Amino acid sequence: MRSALNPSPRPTARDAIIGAAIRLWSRNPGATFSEVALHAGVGRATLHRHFRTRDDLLTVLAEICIEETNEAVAAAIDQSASASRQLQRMFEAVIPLGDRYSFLYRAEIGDEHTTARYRRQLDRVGTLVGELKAEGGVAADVPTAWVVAQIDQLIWTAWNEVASGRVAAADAANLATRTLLHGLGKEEQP
Amino acid sequence: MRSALNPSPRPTARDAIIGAAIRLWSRNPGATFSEVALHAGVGRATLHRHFRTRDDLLTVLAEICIEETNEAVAAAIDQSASASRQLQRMFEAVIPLGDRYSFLYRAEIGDEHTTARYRRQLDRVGTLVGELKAEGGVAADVPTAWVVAQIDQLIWTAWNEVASGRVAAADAANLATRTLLHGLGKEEQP
DNA sequence: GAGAAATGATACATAGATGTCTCAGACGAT
DNA sequence: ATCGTCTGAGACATCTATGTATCATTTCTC
Repeated sequence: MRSALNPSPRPTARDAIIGAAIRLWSRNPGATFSEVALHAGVGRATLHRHFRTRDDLLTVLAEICIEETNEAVAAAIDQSASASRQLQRMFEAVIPLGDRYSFLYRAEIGDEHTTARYRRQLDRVGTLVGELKAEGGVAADVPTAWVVAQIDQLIWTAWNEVASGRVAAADAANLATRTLLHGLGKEEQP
Repeated sequence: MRSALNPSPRPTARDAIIGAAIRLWSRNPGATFSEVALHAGVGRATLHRHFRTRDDLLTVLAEICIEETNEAVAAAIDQSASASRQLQRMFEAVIPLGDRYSFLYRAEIGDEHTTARYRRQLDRVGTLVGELKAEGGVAADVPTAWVVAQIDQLIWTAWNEVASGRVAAADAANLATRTLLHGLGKEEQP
């Protein structure tokens, strides 16, 4: 029964679709709506009932990704810690999510609300970079935009290398932090 | 007249197509074949005469990109220079090309010959990384694959930031080298 | 068990891109 | 001027994904 307290009728189908879409599009971003339905074990009509268009589904996935990322970061970050420590923990929290959401990097999300949320996430990273600069972890003469772009790309690259087996998952966050703050040159690591 | 010495009959159409495709797909990677023809000032039929399928054109563009990149790097690199100097010059040579070929990062090239050439390019970067390690510019404990991935991404990110106006073109190569070798931390720059 | 809701299968309509083909005309070289 | 080549325009055939609608059946709730 559908009620105000339980607005989602049968979550299984919807969840199955979302799961299948993530798994499928991670491997093949061009996978068709029918394929998604097939892998979800659901008729194509049912898929359209839950997500009217392909863009709808994509947007929902992006929203989920943003929420999950926000939660992971919020849970990982300790406001009282140093900015560089927060950076490290952010990498630790976010890189494992690449497994599920990396395909969104390439996807084109039209929905304005969603892209705005994404921009806001980047803005928050910008704030962290500001703290890093204030703290001395990042040089003041480097454009903040550059640092933010690097962080974004490091997350993507890190996941990518982990996924292809070239870098151990456990090392990824450390490598990312090290790359950003100290570079890959030979020097004593703190 | 077509002869053995002058195998390309009327280069204008072909060149116009290539130019239009690069310009168009740089802004909109999903642009249609008809749009390419339109922007090239050429009938769609003519486009098909020069490049039978969409993939054909894409592959040719990728080949051109690889060749141009190779040439630019070859011209810029001085084998007798230090590896880190070569890295810097490679950045200087390649980042400006992003303007024209960045869309290929996202394109899916099916042609094996072309992807093999691309892999070979990355291998050459791997060799450079090896020299960097031997020279002490890059720490030996960092996976070479990670460094190569970083270099690849730095090129893309650098062009991206330049294109969006957030970073000055003149600074990009320096920033990239600095990011890779020394990180963005506050420390004396050599 | 009865009724409501959700589902699967299927058919249908459509839109868009792709690739092929033809034919008349423009252009270049000789 | 003429011949051969290249071109533009358009028609044509496909093909594929998408989105909609219908209906019998299943499944859940009460």
